[in-house]
Amino acid sequence: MTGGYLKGRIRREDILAAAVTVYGEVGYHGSSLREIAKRAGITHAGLLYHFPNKESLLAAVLERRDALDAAREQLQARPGLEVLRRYLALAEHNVGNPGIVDLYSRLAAEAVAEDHPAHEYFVRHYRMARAGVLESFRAMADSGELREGVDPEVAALTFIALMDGLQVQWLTTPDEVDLVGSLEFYLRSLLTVGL
Amino acid sequence: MTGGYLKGRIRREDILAAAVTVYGEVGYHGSSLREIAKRAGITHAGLLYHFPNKESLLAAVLERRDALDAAREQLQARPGLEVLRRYLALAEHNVGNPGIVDLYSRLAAEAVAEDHPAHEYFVRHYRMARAGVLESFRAMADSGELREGVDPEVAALTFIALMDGLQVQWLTTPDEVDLVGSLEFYLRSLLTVGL
DNA sequence: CCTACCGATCGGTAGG
DNA sequence: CCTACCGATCGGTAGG
Repeated sequence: MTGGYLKGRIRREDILAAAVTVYGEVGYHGSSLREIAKRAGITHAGLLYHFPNKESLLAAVLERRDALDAAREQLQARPGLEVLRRYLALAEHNVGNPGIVDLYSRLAAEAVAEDHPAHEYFVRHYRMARAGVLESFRAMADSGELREGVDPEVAALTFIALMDGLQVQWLTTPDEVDLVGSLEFYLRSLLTVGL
Repeated sequence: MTGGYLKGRIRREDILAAAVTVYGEVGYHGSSLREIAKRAGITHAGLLYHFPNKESLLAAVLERRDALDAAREQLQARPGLEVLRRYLALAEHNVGNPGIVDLYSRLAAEAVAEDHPAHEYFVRHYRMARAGVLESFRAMADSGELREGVDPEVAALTFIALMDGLQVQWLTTPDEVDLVGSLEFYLRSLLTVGL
């Protein structure tokens, strides 16, 4: 028999995809292994064969999300305008994938609790996001692309916060929120150059 | 026997306060009537004597929050700078009451789902918040207090979104986020007048 | 407001 | 990867 490993990897992918959907719908705490397993076409005991417990499945989902984001948008570009452009591209991609936004918003709110299994992940996630954007704003300040009086530190924090806040409002009332346009508006108000 | 009604009202208050705490900690779906009841000093069946089911308790919590906010901050002031100042005061108040911020952030993320019992509440809540701030930005645009090129519509949406996004990040890493200062920074970037 | 109970569902394990 | 099971917990009701 060949392909045993391949089959295992495919099955794991099915489970992860189902978990992403369910987490987005009902959050991590609201999810059940039985529901996720059913959507992946196995029993919940079968799921536990691939992931030893509920938390390990969440960890795998978060790891995969980071890997996919990094590969697609390359948010680690050279600091500067290009990094901000890639965040806009990420927002644009998200508009076509509300499920991903759902997942992220729900988990971020849950993970505020210090004993939530994803808490440390989001602490790191926010720190890295702020640091990356901060570097870019600093570089742009040095080259005169940042409006006078704009503190790069605060600009970085508010940019990330605005993205998150817009996403929740967009999910709640999709027809009344222009996700990408609002971010562009904000960036233009900070910069001396166009996007 | 006198005071029976008073006692009932006090007991209801105890239950509502306990519910606010628990919703903030674990969200609505993650909460249990037994846990809320225990903190209020009764059994879960006793709780159901005051609130017929789980959803009615949530509805009462949301009603009370609106009533308290309206009474304290009077966010319905005459459109203009004063309204924005009261939002800053609300943010300041929230910094001293993380439990309230917890409750709001958790429920807002959960209620993105259309079948969540608080969904309609948040649709209304966002619409009203945006409309109130929009009116103020429009009034300020008429009197030259809004920077040129700033669309009042987008400014209103982004201001509310920024508040929400900052709250989640502040709850996650309290020492690394200046909630009030960041909002002031943003408002200053939109206005021609000081706060 | 409580005791006592209901059916349903949960995460996880045993054993194959 | 499944069947079968465990103890725990859930929202809600009956009956007082």
